[in-house]
Amino acid sequence: MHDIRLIREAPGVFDAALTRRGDAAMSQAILAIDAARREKIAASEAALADRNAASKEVGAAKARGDDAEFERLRALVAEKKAEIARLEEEARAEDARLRDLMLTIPNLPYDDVPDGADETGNVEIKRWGTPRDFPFQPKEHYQLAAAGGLDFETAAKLSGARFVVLRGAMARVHRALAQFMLDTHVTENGLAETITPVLVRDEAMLGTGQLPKFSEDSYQTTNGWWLIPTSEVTLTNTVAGEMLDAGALPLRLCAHTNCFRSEAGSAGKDTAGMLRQHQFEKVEMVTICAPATSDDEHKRMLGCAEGILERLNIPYRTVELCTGDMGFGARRTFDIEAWLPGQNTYREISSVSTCGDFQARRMNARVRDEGGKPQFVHTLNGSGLAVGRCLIAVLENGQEEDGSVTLPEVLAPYLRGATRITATGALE
RNA sequence: GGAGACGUGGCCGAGUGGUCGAAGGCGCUCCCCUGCUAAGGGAGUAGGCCCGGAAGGGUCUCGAGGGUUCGAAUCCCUUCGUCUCCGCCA
Repeated sequence: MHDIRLIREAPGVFDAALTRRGDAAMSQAILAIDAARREKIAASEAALADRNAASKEVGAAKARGDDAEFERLRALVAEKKAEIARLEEEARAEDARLRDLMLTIPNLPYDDVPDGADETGNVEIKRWGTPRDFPFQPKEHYQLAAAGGLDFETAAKLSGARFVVLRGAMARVHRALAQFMLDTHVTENGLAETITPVLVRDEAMLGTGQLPKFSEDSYQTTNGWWLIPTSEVTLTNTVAGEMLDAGALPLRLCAHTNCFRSEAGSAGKDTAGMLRQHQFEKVEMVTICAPATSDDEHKRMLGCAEGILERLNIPYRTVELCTGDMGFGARRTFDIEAWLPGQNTYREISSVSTCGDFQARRMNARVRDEGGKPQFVHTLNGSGLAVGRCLIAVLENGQEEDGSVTLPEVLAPYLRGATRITATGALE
């Protein structure tokens, strides 16, 4: 959510930033409601002030036994009542209108975010590792003999399309990856390990921006809970409504959870394999910090995510998303794309965003500055990493011509020393 | 699922119809005293919104919404949340 005062002060700047995202200018519509709202508030508060003053005199009149004056003022106050109720209702209605509109407006990109309409405008800022030179045609993950434990047919029987059952080595390596990521973040990157609910209330989804605009993207239980599409929702909302102690910041959290997404609108996209699922595991990082430190924290978080791929020895590139490709709540986003030789391309495996105070305003999460004044915190989130996609990357990059897979060394401790998956799907 | 209790400022916690945005304590800020690994004294200290250049003024907020009343943190209703006991249960 945006600070209405900034829009009032510089509507042109606001609109220009929205336009850079590919969104329509909004300031006129916003300011029209804002003007109406302020007018109604002024009117209703003036009426209230009148009533309050009269009410005070009523007591005084009664106290000194002036019955005539008492009755006159009483009548006056009673008379005002209906008018006040009407004015207050009008003010409330305008206020709600403004809020409802504001909740649907995306965050603004920072000035130096590259311009662009879609993903083709993203800017590669880093490339790490050298893709292997395969002496054979590399396959996609679901075509590998070693990946026989990826069972899409059974999953379809249980749940339908975009689900997978993992068996044997696939399940084991998947688990090892998640453990490796968590251990690295907790012991080397200093993030606080957290286990959160995956079912949340409306307010949580509203706080991070999934609601009210993107309800179609998530699932909801019959009693109203939402299944989180990412633990960004739970981790970030842990500070909702809080007045945080400046000394406690930055708060650097991570969690490994299942994530649930309807994938509405992505029909036909990435249908083969386990790249895009309705349910998947992700290790998420979230940082809550003072405004002044969010840029540094953003770089730090990006490094934490990149470090996972580096330790796994998976080539990747990092791109800065252009204005037109950024998510709803982000002011700047870096995507990390892992090299997938089977697809002969880089595919997103992590997205690391800083949201400025956008989510904090929605959540009302604050910290006191040096002057003792409350200010909204900054929030950041990033995948570190998507576990299923990481399994894909490990499989494709480690594949051998005979259908076996050579595993990253760092996983060995999590696999009782195993370093490869055989073509028959055994760990050894 | 059954029964009950509770929801007050950054935190704890008083407050059962007017003098309450709210005692007291903690924390924090400033000042004084003392001089030694501590303490004592004094002052200040909620947030949002509206008007205003500012100073300042107005208004709202004691979980939320509604009601009673001239007037509500205090009474009534609804609702959300938390906790306790019982039941069930991984």
